Amino acid sequence: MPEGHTVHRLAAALRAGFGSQAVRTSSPQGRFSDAAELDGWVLADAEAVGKQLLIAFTPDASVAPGDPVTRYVRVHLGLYGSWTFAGEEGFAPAHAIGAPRVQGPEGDWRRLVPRPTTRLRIQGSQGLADLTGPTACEVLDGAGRRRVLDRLGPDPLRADADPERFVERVRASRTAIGVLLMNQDVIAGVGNIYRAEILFRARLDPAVPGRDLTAGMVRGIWEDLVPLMRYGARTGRIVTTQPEHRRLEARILERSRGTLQNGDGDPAAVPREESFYVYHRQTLPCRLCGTAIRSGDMAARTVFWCPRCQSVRSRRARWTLEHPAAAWAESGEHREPAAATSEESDG
DNA sequence: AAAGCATGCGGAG
DNA sequence: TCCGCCTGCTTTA
Repeated sequence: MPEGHTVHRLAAALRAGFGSQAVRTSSPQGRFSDAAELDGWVLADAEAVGKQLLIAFTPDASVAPGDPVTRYVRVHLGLYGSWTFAGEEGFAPAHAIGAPRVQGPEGDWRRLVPRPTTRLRIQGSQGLADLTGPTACEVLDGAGRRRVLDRLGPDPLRADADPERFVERVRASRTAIGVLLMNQDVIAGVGNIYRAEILFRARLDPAVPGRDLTAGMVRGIWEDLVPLMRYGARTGRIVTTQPEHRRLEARILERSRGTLQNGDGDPAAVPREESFYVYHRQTLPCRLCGTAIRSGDMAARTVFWCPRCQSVRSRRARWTLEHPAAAWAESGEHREPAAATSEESDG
């Protein structure tokens, strides 16, 4: 259940675990028979564009990635897809990326057993990565990769992103900003959590038409997303709350279930219960004003918002003040939790 | 055991 | 706008 930050994190994990190595590729499940085509090829690169993952393979190490013979495996995790890594000590910076993983009784992550549902397995010299449940897993050539890239809006996590494309698309549209943020043509990588949270942080009603926003407001959304998603990509967790808006006692909350988040072994990590302003907090009191958070359908997904903080009147009053992201970015919250390298689940 | 649910999206209507 | 699909964990019966 990844948003863009998870896919970027995953690309980094694949580069770290297999980069420049000849790897074995297979499809234990059998539903990705094209895997055989790349068996023994070199995993030359892995990149994320929004929620799309592109893994570049070359026939051997003498071929530079980008050469016409390069082939790309496009993976889209959809709602359920996930990658699980296993291997030697220190092999990959992540054990599982995607859907949440469960911790075993010994406290360690469940041993990776070959699951019959594994669509794609990549086996390197020090470990392997198993992909299950993706909505897309296919081999593309360079033109196919290009088509994927051209279809997507700018990605806040990519250095080559042009935020003005996002600004222009939003301001030219009478579609609600809450819908636009979920449209990957408009901005790539934002999913349901970031949508809800970024709109709260902007104090924006999800229903406000894009064209009603000033360029500065839309740019502000982008500029808030960049550090937020970078934090997510680095730690594997989405945290959007500023420290002063969390309940202190939450830091010592007992974990109720075996499902762990990235950094759950780190006492300094923000617990999930305190990570969001509005996402999945319907009927709970707003962290700022106490009004009950509301939920509703928008763009075929559930959107969450505070009817008071995110009213149009509130927006006008607040936006002229310092943007909330500024203080947050300065606060040191972006430091990587100490334990974030050892356990994962998703972001 | 069955149903429900999830950070997604494409295609049919 | 709705349906279907991919999977696995959680909740309900």
